[in-house]
Order: sequence, then structure tokens, then C-alpha cells
Amino acid sequence: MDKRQCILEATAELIAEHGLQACPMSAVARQAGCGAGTIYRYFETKDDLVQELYLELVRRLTSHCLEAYDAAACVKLRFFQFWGNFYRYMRANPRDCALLEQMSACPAIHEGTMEQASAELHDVVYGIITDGQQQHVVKMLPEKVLSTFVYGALSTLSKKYNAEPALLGEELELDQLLTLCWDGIKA
Amino acid sequence: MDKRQCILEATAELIAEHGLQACPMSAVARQAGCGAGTIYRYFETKDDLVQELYLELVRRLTSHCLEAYDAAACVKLRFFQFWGNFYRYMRANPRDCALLEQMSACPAIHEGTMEQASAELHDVVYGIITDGQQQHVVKMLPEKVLSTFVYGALSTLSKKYNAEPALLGEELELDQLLTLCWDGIKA
Amino acid sequence: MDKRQCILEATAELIAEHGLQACPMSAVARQAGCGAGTIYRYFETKDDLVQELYLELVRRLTSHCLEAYDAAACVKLRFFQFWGNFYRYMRANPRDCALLEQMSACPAIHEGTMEQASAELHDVVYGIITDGQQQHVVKMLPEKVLSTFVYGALSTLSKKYNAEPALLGEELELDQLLTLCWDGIKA
Amino acid sequence: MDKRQCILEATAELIAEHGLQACPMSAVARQAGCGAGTIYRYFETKDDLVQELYLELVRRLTSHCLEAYDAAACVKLRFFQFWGNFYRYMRANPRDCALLEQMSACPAIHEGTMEQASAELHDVVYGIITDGQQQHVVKMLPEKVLSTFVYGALSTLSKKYNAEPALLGEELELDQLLTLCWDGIKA
DNA sequence: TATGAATGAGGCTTCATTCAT
DNA sequence: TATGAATGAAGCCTCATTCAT
Repeated sequence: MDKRQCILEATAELIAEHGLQACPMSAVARQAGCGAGTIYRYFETKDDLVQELYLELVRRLTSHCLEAYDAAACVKLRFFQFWGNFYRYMRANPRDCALLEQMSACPAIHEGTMEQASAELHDVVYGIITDGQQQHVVKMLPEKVLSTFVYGALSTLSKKYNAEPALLGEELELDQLLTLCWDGIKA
Repeated sequence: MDKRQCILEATAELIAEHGLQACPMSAVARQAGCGAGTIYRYFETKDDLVQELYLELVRRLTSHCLEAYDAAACVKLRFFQFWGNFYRYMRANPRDCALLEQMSACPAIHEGTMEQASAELHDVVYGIITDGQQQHVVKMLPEKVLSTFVYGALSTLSKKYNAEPALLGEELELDQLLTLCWDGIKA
Repeated sequence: MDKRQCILEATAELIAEHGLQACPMSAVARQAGCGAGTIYRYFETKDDLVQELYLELVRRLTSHCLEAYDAAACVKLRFFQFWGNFYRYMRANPRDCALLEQMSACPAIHEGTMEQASAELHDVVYGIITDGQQQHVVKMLPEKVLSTFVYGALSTLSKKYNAEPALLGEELELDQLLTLCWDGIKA
Repeated sequence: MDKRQCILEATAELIAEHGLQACPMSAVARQAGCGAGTIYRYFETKDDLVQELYLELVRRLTSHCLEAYDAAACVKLRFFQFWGNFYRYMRANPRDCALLEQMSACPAIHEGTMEQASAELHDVVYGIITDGQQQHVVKMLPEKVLSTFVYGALSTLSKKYNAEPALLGEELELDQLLTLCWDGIKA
């Protein structure tokens, strides 16, 4: 792994464990196996490092969400594919899941960073909803509302499962949870 | 207002605005209109202050959620009353809503504090679900799953609305959003 | 006991246990069973309190040293009486003994306070030596030297005994120790 | 001089002048010519720094006491050599002498530190006494008692001289003072 | 007269950042 | 390019002292 990735990874590990407010650069350097000064070759300031980490986390999530996603498939299929990818990724990467939650909720992540991060997914997510509405299979509420509804439900559920993995059988759970969401938004 | 409340309020204000990692005790004192030392008559450490603030926020939310809640009413009514209260409180108190989100996601809030905080609501929330299941009006998934589903959806939606209040007409929105959730969990 | 004495006693207790550098006025007040403000009715500042405590400790020691002291007795008798009193007091009051040691060695006790404290004893102590020299039973070294020799030996021994009381049988020890000193200074 | 020594030296200077209770780390840094944070690369806490200083002072004293000390020489010679070294060191280093006195008497120096400090000298000091007792030239009292007697007398005398250097001619004094002690303990 | 809550200066310590090597 | 010792501003907390009650 290249050094920049090392540093991002180290930062992720430490923030996930101790929180943004307890993550000194010296600890990041130790965890990354490099000198403190080296970090500043790759990131201008600590703030910069944190913003970059957030973007990286969202980038990873995004690419997983779009795996095997076929924009030409039917609405329900796209819905299940996309949000299934989303949920699976969150379950497979509990640390990044918690990290995204923590960072999204914290004013330390700048408004601009948040927007930049979410831009890419928005089109896909909204597209599923608006296509569904045109076909009258999805409720006629603002697309943002329905997307947020699904996102909130699934991200909270995945976090819950990560904390208490014994709640439901692995195999069944995903389909059942997606069905909860689908039942919620379907016309 | 008594001094302890003043300090909690000042802390809430500052954490909401700048984040947990950027909330020095000196700023809390200034905002609370007291000397720095005074804080320590009411809270042993900064950590203690933060835990207490979290508990206080949850306490306020809890008491609002239970307003006009009739444990003897029918399941759907109880569902709409309770989660309606929840949503209305989150919308009416955007700052506390964001604060709860931020603090819940941050390792700085201790495990024990989180448990202590959620204890009171759990019984009510789970009760609605299990009663609904006995009457076969709610899906047969673990009660934790369904509660988390509703909680995640509504809390995320309320946060979204707080950020962009223009999404939906005030009057309609609540019922429509609760219906999304109800449709999701109903059998 | 009157309040002033209470406060001095409390201060003595705390300094003896934790040291001058770890003796907050709030702790003194608690130990003395009074409010923090009350201390300032009896002592202008903390520094004043500390100086007064030192003077009080020396005053107590002085009065014990002069008990049954007969200025008309022979030199050796006066020597044994005076230094015997001194040693017995130090052994009977380990806390004050340690306290005197601690405070005497610390620059926090002002030069003036030290002089004021030692003034009273000096005459007696030196008198024993100079009388002994006139009678040719004591070595012809400066009286300060011989006094300091005896004082240093006995105060250090008493402190040692206080720390490890099992070193010598109570009955014998005193006479033996005084003899060590007397043998040292006798002509 | 290396930085660690600089810091110890600065601390010694300030404690000697103002006392343990008036020696802020900021002043130590200024005196040592370094930043406040630098001190913490060499000492974990202020307490640690103080313990280390005490150990260092005792180490210096110890090495001086053993200079030209011949364990095979006769008892009286060893006595005069060892305690002569001790006294000379105390006179030549008034600041360290006062410092040792102050720190030894203060609860801020931990029990464990004191033991660690005194361990090395004990064997030599006690050896002189016990050998003297086997040869019937020294009184038959516990070796700790006699050692403490000598130590107390000489350390107090050296301190006194340091404060008032005019008491005795330099040349004569040492032998005369050691004789006082020797006369005290000899059989 | 006695209290103890309030104050804020000042103490200890951490940590983002720099820079000589 | 990489390092990590050094820096000092800033954070947390203590405590001598005051003052309203």
C-alpha cells in the first residue's frame, strides 16, 4: 500500500476507535508507521487529512453501491441491487460504516466536503425513485424524501446489526430489510 | 435558569455549532456567562459534562415522545402518536436533533451512557411492535429490527428537513412520513 | 479548641501528610470544619497561615524543651534535661517532628520567620555550651558548632525512630543517645 | 550539556531558590532554555521529573562519597575518608545540599524513590560501623543508630556552615567536626 | 461573624506543525 | 524524501481569594 493510503487507513482506524476529538497526529504517524512530518507531505493540515478521509470513505462506498448495477433494468430490480449493495457494504465494513456515521454527523466535516461526497450517488438514487414514479409503482412524494427514507432506514439498521450481529439470520435478512423499505415507498 | 442548566445549554450550543472536538471549556464558560472554574462545581470533568448533556438531551426527547401517549389505545394510534411526537420534537428542535445525531455516533459518549439513555424508551417502542405482532397487523420480524427501521427512517428524515425546510408542506408531511414507516412494517 | 487553633491543626495535618505543595485552602477548611472564607478572618493569606503554623510548632517545641529545666543546675544535668526534653517531644509528636523538618528545609518559610522562631531557644542552648566551656568540660569550638552538632544528631535520630520505632528499647534509648552527643562534645 | 541534564539542572536551581511548591514547569522551561513541551520528551510528568532530580542528586553525592575510599583500610581511616568526602561535598555544593534536605523532608518524594536513593550508600555506611564494632572500637548500638547519628550531625552542620560560612577556619574545621562524631560513636 | 459559590489567573500537559538533519 | 525532536499556543483543571448572603 502506498504511504498516502497508509496514513488514511491509520486515521480511519484511530478515529473509529477513539473519535475525532481524540486522534492526535502523532498517533496517526505511529499507526501509519511513519514520522509525524511525513504526513504533511501528503496532507496540508490535519483538517485536510480529515476531509480527504471522508471523501475516500464515500468513494469506496459509492463504488461498491454501483457494482453490477444495471441502469437499464426494471425499477424494483435496480432498487434491490443498489440498496442491497449499500447494505452489504455497510455490514461487511463495520468500521467504515461507523466512521461515516460519525463524520457525517460532525461539523468538522465541511459543508463543501459533504456536498462533494454525496454528488455522485444522488443521480443514481434519485433516478430509481423518479423512474418508479413515472411507472406509478412508487408513491408520489418528493424524490429526496423517499431516498432519505430508504437511506436512513438501511444505514441505521446496518449499524444496529454491526453492533449486535445476532439479530437475524444472515441469509434472510437482506431481502426482508429491503422489502421493509420497498413496502414503505411503493405506491 | 439555574447555573447547571446554563452550562448544559451553553455546551449544547457550542458542540452543535463547532463539534465535540472544538468545544473548549473556556468557550463554554464564556457562553454560559460564568467563570471557567464554576463549571467544575457542577461537573467533575469535561467528559462528565458531555455525558450529562447527552443524557439530558435524551431525557427531553423521551418526555416529549410520551406526551399524550395512551398505552391503552390501539396499535396504529399508539404508533402514530409516539412517532409523531418523536418527529415533531426533532423538527421543532433542530439543534438538539443534530446534537443527538452527532453524539450518538461518537465514541466520546461511553457505552454505559448510551445504554442508560436508551433504556427508558425501549419498553414503549418495543411494546408497540410486539402488540402489533400479536394482533397480526405488523410483520413478524424481531421487534428491534422494526423499531430500528422506523427510528432510522424518521430521524434521518427529520434531520434532512431541518437542513432543507422547503421540501414538503408542514401540514401534510407528518402524516405522509408516518405512513411510509407504517406501510413498511405492517403485515 | 478555638477556631484559630482548629485551622492551624488542620493545616499541620494536611501539610504533614501531603506536603506544602499539596495543601489547598479548601482542604484546610474541610479538615478544620469551617468555610473557606473563615480562614481569612484569622490569617491574611495562605502564606501568613503557613508562617504562623511554623511559629506555633516551634513555640510548642520550645515550651516542652524548657519543662523542668533548671538554669542553676550543673552543665551536664542541664544538657541531659534540655536535650532529653527535646528528644522526647520529637518522639511523642512524630507528625510535628516531620513537619518542622519539612518546613525548616523549605524556602516557603521566610528568613524572618525562621529567625523569629529560633530566637528563644538559642540563649538556653548556647548557654549550656558556653558554661561547659568555662568549666572546661566541653570542647573549645564555637558554641554554634556544638549546638548544631547536637541538634542535627538528635533531630535526625528522632525522625529515624519515628519512621522505624523498633530500633531500640524505649527505656534505654534516650540515655544512650544523649550520651552519644555528650561524648562528642565533651572535652 | 545534553537537554535532559539542562532540565534537571534548571529544576534544581528553581526548587532550591523558591521551593518545590513554587516551581512551575513554565519557569523550568525558561531556565532550561527550551519550550515547555520539550520537558515532556524527557520526563513523563512533573512528578517524574522531581523524583528523577532527587535520584540524580543522591547519585552525585554517592559517587563523591566513595572517591578514594579504600574498603580495605582501617575503620577509623574509612570513617574519616567517607564522612570527610560527604562533608566536603555538602560544603562545596551548598545548593544541592539544601535541595537534598528540602526534598528528603517533603512527602512529594515518594517512599520508593527514597529507598532506591539510599540503597547504594547503606552498605558502605553500615559496613564501617559493624567492622568497628567487631574490633571493639565503636559503641555497641544498632548500626542504623550510629550511622544516623553521624549523618544527622554532619549534614546539619554543613547546612549551617553553608548559611554562615564565617563560623570556623576552612582548614581546621573538617577534622574537628569529624572528631566530634568519632568521639561520639567510639567505644 | 461564618459561609461557600463564584472567579479567573495560573499550573500541568497535549498536540499541530515546523525544520534541521 | 523522510524523520522526529522541538516548539509554544491552547486546552483542561485547580485553587487562593472575594463577596453576597
